[in-house]
Amino acid sequence: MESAARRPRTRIQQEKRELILEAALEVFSVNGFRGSTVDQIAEAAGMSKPNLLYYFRSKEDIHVTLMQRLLDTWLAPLRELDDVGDPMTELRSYIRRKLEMARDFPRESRLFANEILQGAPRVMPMLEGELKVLVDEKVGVIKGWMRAGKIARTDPYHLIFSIWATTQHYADFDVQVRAVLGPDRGADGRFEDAARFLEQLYLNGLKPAR
Amino acid sequence: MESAARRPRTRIQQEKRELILEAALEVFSVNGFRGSTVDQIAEAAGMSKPNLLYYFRSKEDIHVTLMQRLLDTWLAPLRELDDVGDPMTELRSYIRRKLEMARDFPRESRLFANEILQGAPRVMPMLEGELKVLVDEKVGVIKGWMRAGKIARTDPYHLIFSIWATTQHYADFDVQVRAVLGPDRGADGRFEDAARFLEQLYLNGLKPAR
DNA sequence: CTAACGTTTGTCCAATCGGTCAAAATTTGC
DNA sequence: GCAAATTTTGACCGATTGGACAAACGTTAG
Repeated sequence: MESAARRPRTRIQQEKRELILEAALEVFSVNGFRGSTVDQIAEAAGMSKPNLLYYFRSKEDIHVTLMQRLLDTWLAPLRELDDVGDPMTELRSYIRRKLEMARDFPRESRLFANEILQGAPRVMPMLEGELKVLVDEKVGVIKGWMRAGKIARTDPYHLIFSIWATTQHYADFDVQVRAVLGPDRGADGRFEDAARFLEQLYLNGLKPAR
Repeated sequence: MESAARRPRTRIQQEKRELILEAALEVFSVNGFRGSTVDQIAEAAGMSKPNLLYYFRSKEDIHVTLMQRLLDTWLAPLRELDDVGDPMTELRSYIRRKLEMARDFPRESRLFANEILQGAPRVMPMLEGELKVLVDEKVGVIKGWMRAGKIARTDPYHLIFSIWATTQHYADFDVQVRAVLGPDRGADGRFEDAARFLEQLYLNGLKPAR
């Protein structure tokens, strides 16, 4: 049992670790790291605390594992931003994908937001490394589009930031959005309206001058 | 001493309560409510824990007081959005003011973000009440501008959400923004670039269709 | 000066925290 | 079916948590 944490051998270990990560996502995404307790996660996973700590060495171990998995899926939409496609179509697809992620994986978005809000103590290296490299690359693509006159000239970094902000807002600030809009319009309607608005804003906002 | 918390009488109580709120803002905005300890706040305020609890009945009492004050100043820019001014000028001013608040009061922004992320357990009534009323009113103003053909027709609620998201992003996700942009450009430069980008995005994006 | 009031502190408390450990229960390989 | 390996649990640990409290200390009005 010396390596239960590093490479799950049995079927049970595989399943239970997944169960724990799912429960931890639920708890961490609401309360943050310091605000969450191992007992809460264990209860959400339907097991005792010592049993949970048999599968993960520590609370931090769970969080680190969760964050590593998260970043990959989280950056996938940006990775797909393609040089060869039509710029406006590419950007619209990117915005739509990011908005769908905010709708379908709000807990992941909130977990990430919590981590960043607290100064990114556990993912700073990934931000300065992997993330920066990816953004720099895509900024190059966008600059190419601007030079070719396909979209308006503007700051590509802040363009990406604004897309992140506007889309993730619907996951991170969901309760505020719901409070302001009222209960009339359901979740589907909210995201439809958001998609329509953002599409209009960015397509008009980035239309090349001339 | 029965009413130390409700209405400060002495000069010392006035000052010490301010000192504590300032320290609590520092601590809460980084660690969230559950992640912060009374000891941390007391130390940041330069006093002992029992002394702090002489001025505020409980940890929650501090947080509630902080949130009440926060919402007023936080909504001030939206309150200033004026019906009679030129629409584009008004919107540009609003965006600029919100961005300045993200720059000058990042701790307040993060405190608010933390609260919303955790489901707004302590400010939900204010969101559904005060905030919703204000937004509904300003949505009316914006709709008027659209009917008059002054700005493009679009969803006013999501327009406001997007302005909130894009501006507060620079406070809440500051470490991520810094990590991606690198140390080359200082804080002033970042906000200058952001202001320029957002102005372009919204002025073009909301230009009335002709 | 001094009595009354406001302020500060040291000490203490029950509850909860993350985590350990040995023993019990269960599953698995043969 | 049985022994070995894996999984689960109850009891427990020291550290930290939010908060209580009385005693000590300062301040101020008469």
